[in-house]
Order: sequence, then structure tokens, then C-alpha cells
Amino acid sequence: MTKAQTAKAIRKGSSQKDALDRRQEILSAALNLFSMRDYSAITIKEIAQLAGVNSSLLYYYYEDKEALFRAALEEAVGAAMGNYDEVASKHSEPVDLINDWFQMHVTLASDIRRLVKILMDYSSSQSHSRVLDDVISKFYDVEIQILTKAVKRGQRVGLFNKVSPNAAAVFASTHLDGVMVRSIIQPRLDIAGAVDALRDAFWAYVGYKP
Amino acid sequence: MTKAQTAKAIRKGSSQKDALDRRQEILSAALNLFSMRDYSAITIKEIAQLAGVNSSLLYYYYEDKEALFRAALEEAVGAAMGNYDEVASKHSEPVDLINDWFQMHVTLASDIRRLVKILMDYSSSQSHSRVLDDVISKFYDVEIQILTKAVKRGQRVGLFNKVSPNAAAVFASTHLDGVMVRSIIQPRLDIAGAVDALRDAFWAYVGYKP
DNA sequence: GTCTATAAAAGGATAGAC
DNA sequence: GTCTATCCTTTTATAGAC
Repeated sequence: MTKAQTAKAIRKGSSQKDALDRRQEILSAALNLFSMRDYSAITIKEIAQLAGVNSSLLYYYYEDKEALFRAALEEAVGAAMGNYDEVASKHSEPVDLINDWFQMHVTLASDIRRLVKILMDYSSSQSHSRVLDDVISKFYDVEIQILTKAVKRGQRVGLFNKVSPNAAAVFASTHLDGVMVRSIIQPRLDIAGAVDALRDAFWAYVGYKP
Repeated sequence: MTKAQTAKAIRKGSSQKDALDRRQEILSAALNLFSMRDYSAITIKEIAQLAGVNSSLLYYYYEDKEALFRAALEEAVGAAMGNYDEVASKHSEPVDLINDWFQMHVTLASDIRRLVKILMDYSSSQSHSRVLDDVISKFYDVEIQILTKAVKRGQRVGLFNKVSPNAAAVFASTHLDGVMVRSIIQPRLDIAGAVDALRDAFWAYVGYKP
């Protein structure tokens, strides 16, 4: 019995669920690789190898390499969106929410860094899809809205000064992207320290004394 | 007479200088393309076409594709370093220097964005060279030192509060990278507006009232 | 120096057996 | 569903003429 046959034998039975698993395995392998290096630097065979399947199988589950990339990007954005919603719905108090927001970027730094990397690669690629463009827009909108709301709440209860809530939100969001990028270019970067500095600056910006 | 022969005839005479020009033309074409898309997405023929020469000629001037990429990266960093030094040596007054520093990132946004993109591509590539790693480290060191010095001077003359000058410098530098990245992912981003917000936050952070 | 021609390898994608 | 075999195209790189 060959390796492949053994594997097949183990997975025998409900073939529907297997297919979903396999699809997910391939997607996961693709996401890992696409977020490490560039789209064109990743080969179909490499993805298949990481997923532990034959490269032809990728064409059974996905139309072509680009479709696989799109699926991987949507997956990454969806996961991040989930984290965002979780933090947002956990806090009613604006200071706690924003502190936790910053903390999340330290804790999940490697995931968020991957997302930023993959978003950059997509943005500087030729072929854009309307759907993905919308997904990405939506994603940043959600982030900005969560932060904007928090700043507004802080102003309403008299904790923060009268700055533009939207500007403050864009500011924090942009800086966090900067931290992620800098930690790609300079892997030695002290992410926690960089986020601490952002926290100090952000509170100074909105006029909050911790 | 073919096109190529005509071009050759025009360039007749001192062949030494011609070689330098041609070398530069190729390098310039490579830099343009490498900063637009990823290393692996750019082909030798594409570079040659943009430079207006045959693709084989690239191997006369550069050992291989990687050597050409390295040269392009050094060129981009060198150019940015030149801009940095220029702004730094123009000001003795810290507030002016920092304001001009921010302004430079608006004015030269497309160049700096390209640099950030190419630095990211290099960082997430497999093959690293000791020389390039050092060039990049040096580059960020120079930026941090210029800003750190300015903050220290501002503190000495009593304009700024007692914050860590290095932390303030890293903060500004990181945020500017964030602005560049965000403007890649979202081309609609209002760069001038984003830098304005940074300016406000930075002055709040160091306790300066403009 | 610059080009033509071409070798050599790699990568994406498909046909078809099982 | 998954694999083997293979085709086709692209791409890097070299040899050699001019």
C-alpha cells in the first residue's frame, strides 16, 4: 500500500466532509505562503507540497492560482474582521476599548503583519477584482468606525478633547500599519515598545491623561 | 540602417561614458519596475524593453537579475539618504526641521512610497545579502538620528517636554512608513491630511504648542 | 558594446487513469 | 477525489556573430 492509499483509507467514509477539509487545508497552506512571500514567488507546487497533496488537486478545488489567492485574501480579512468585532463588542468604555485595540495588535502581531503584507501585494498587483476591492474597503471602514465611535463616546463623557474623531481613528489605524510594516523591514523592532509610544501619543493627541 | 545602428551611430565616440549611461539607463528602468511590482513579477525582458535595449545586454552590465535588484535597491536608498541629508542640513531650528521633514514626505511621497515597497519586498525575500542589510540598517539609523537630535535640541531650548527623544523619533518615522503603506493599499488616501494629523499628534506628544 | 539565436529550467495548467 | 504524466509557455541565462 502506498502512502497515498493509506491516507485515503484513513479518510474513507463521508467524502463530503473530507472535501471541505481538503479545501481548507489547501487554502490554509496558500495563505501561509502568500503572506510570507509575493504572489509570483509562490508556486502551485509549493502550496501543494505544504498542504501534502498533489499539485493537480489544487485545480480541482480552485479554478487557478489567482482564484486561490483571492480566497486566501478573503480568508485573512475575514479572520481579522472577527478579531476586530470581538474586541469592539467586549468594551463599552472608550479608554479600555482603545487600550485593548492597541494590545491586540501586539498579541496578534504576526497575523496582522501577514494581512498587511498580503494586502500590499494585492494592491500592487495588476489584476484587481471588484469584490476584493470592496472587501478591503469594508475592512478598513470597519476599523475606522470602531475607533471613531470610541473617540466620540470619550468626548461625550468628557474624557477627551475636541479633536476630529475620524482623524484620530485614521491616525491610530495608520500608525498600527506602520508598526507592522516596520516590523517586516526590521524584524528586530520592539513591537510592544512601538505600540506603547503610539498609546502615549494617542492619549496626548486626544487630550486624555491616563 | 536599422534603428539599433542609428542609435549606435549617434552614441559614437567616447565609449566609456556611453557604457556608464547605458548602465544607468538599465538601472533606472529596473528601479522603476521593481518599485512598482514584486521582484519575481518583473522579467528581465520587461526591464530591457523599458530601457530600450536587448535583454541580453543586461547580463553584460550585471551578473544576474538579483545583482540588478541589489543595485536598484542601493540606488533608491542612496537617493533617499541624499534627500534626508539635505533637509537635515538646511535647518538649525528643531521645529522647522521637523515640520520640513514631514513636508518632505508629502512632496516626495511617490519616491518614498516606492522605497518602502522595495524595502518590504527585499525583507520578505529569501536571499539576503550582508551588504544590503547593512545599507538598510544604516538608512533607518540616519533617519532616527536626525530626528532624535532635533528633539534633543528642542528640549535643550525648552520648547519640548521631557520625553524620550529616541522614542519620539521612532514614533514619527514609523508613522510616516504607515502613511506610505496605507497610500499603497488605499490609493485614495489623503497623504497631506494624514501627515497633518501626524504633525498635530507629534507636537502633542513632545508637548509643543505651535 | 550590442544583438540574434538558443539552451535549459521552471512554472501553470490539462487529460486521463484509478 | 486524488494522482501520474505531460504539454505549453514563460523566463533566466549563455554562446557567439557583428
